[in-house]
Amino acid sequence: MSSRLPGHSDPPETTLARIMDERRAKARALRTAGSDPYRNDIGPAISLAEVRARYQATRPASAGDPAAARDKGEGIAPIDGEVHRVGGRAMGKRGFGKTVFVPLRDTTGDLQLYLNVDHLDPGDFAAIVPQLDAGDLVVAEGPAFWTRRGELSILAKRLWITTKALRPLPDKWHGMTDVELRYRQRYVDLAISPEVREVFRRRSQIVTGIRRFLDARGFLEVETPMLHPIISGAAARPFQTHHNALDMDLYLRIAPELYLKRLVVGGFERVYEVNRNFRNEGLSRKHNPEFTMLELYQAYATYTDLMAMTEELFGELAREVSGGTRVAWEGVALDLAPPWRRLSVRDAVRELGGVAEASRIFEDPAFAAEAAIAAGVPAADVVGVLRAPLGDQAGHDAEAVKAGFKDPAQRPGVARALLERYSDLADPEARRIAAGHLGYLVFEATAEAKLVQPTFLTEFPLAVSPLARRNDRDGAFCDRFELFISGKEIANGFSELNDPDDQRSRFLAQARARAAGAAETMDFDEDYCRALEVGMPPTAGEGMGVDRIAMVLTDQPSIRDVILFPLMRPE
RNA sequence: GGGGGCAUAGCUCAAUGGUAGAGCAUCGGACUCUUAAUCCGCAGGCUGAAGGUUCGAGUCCUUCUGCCCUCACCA
Repeated sequence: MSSRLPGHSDPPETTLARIMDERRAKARALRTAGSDPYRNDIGPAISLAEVRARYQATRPASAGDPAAARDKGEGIAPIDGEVHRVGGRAMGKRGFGKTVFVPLRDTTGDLQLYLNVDHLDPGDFAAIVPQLDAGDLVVAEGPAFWTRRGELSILAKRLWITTKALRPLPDKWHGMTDVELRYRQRYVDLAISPEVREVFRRRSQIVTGIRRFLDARGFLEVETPMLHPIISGAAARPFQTHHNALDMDLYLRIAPELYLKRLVVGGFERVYEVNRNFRNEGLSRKHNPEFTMLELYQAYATYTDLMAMTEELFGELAREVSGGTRVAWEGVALDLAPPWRRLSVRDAVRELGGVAEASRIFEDPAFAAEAAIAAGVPAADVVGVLRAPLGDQAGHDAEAVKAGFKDPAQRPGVARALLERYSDLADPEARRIAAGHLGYLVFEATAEAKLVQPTFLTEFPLAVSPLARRNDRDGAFCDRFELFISGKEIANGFSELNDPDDQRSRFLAQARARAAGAAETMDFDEDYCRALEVGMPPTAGEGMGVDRIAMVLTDQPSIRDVILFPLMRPE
């Protein structure tokens, strides 16, 4: 506490401490003059943008031509008799002795104050103006006029400092360029950078637009638990926490999915939730440990219905937020106008991954294992997939086969040997499911980053989709899509699995995969199976990464640029 | 976790191994239409932290801390 008292917050010899001491002295001077430097008895009566809008049409023809204005000998002429009380942050202070200009900024925009000894209340001019610094929050009252240079200004009659700022603003020309400081001190970043405010204003528009879009289609917004007793709804590592009174370990949710589908069982046939998910994983330009996800579920719909609705939603958001469906991200032109390309995982591997025998990858696990290694998938992952059906009966021999995979000539033999060892893969369906899983790894390694224009990836292998409905024609695949834009996964949707017994077997497969060493798997959710036994209507569901949508629609390179306070290590 | 880069005044940046500087901001002065105002002047530093090499380190070496990029991880 004592270290936060005036004069003790920083070593007194630094420039910053001196500036802060000077500003504290100015606050004291204001108090001495009877003006509270942290007053709350006055505020603006009109926004800066409203003032600007009101007088836009009155701009004189001579404005902007100071020489002409001087020749005519014009004095200061208020545009009309109306007095406006405006307020905002003083972004600077340009003094000319008996005249001072103060550019103000509020939520809506900028407007300049003109403080002049002949017009401002003499007491205010003597007591307030000398104590005013850039960064202070200010209210002023007076009529509007046009300066000779054509700048709309408030000819201040009265002036108040409503909040005395103790810290100086960053360099007025360069601003705050250190990204670390921008993230850590977002309040400063926002205060001085209109373009940063604009990004977050547009992010807010996106969230509002999503709600309006879904509300208009009969969806009900709900809130489901963030504290989960088990890991459910996605394959990801969770944050762990503990409830003291119940002495119960809990996880922060990695996805709301299974709760939302319980609501569909309960009869809410169209529900959605926009809220945070938490995943205890690495950070990158595309990943923040807490991120905002939209999840929606619609009964009596299929994944193809949701693809169409997603196109429609994006079109609406792009028009509202980006001014159209043609946007640029990192200098690359993106065309968001529907319809978007539909591409199966298999065809993506063939066309974008350059794998001629893509079909065989999804049939033959030995061939798929070879292709995965050739594509650069770690041997441990390949072994993990082949071993997954066996659970903890399997040996942990990834290292042993790694060497064998290094030599391309030995790969087919090593792959076959693995298959023989894991004899459960003799079952034809198990073989296809393993091949599908490996094929998906090949997709990720070779094709994913090349999906720049909006593309719906379809026909996902069952093994990587534990909650999706099995395809009616080919049980090794499921009725699922993912939306990719700029190489980023933006959305993931599927026709939901509502066969309780099939769901049980999928959960068991997850448990076996975990026993075999997989790090990110779902827990068996017995209550969810019970819900499915009560009966969930045929339903399609989808999750969308709101942060990533914001990145695309505001042309921001990092997820941290669309999250107000991204996770940082302590200073 | 691996690799690469960055860290100097409040802010933005300089400084071959040889006395740490500039612009802006601050402070003092001049100035009644400026808008990166202008002009004059004064201040402001444990060079992220700790070790080491050297006659001498902002600079070279080691370790640590933080941030960025990249890879790994990651529906």
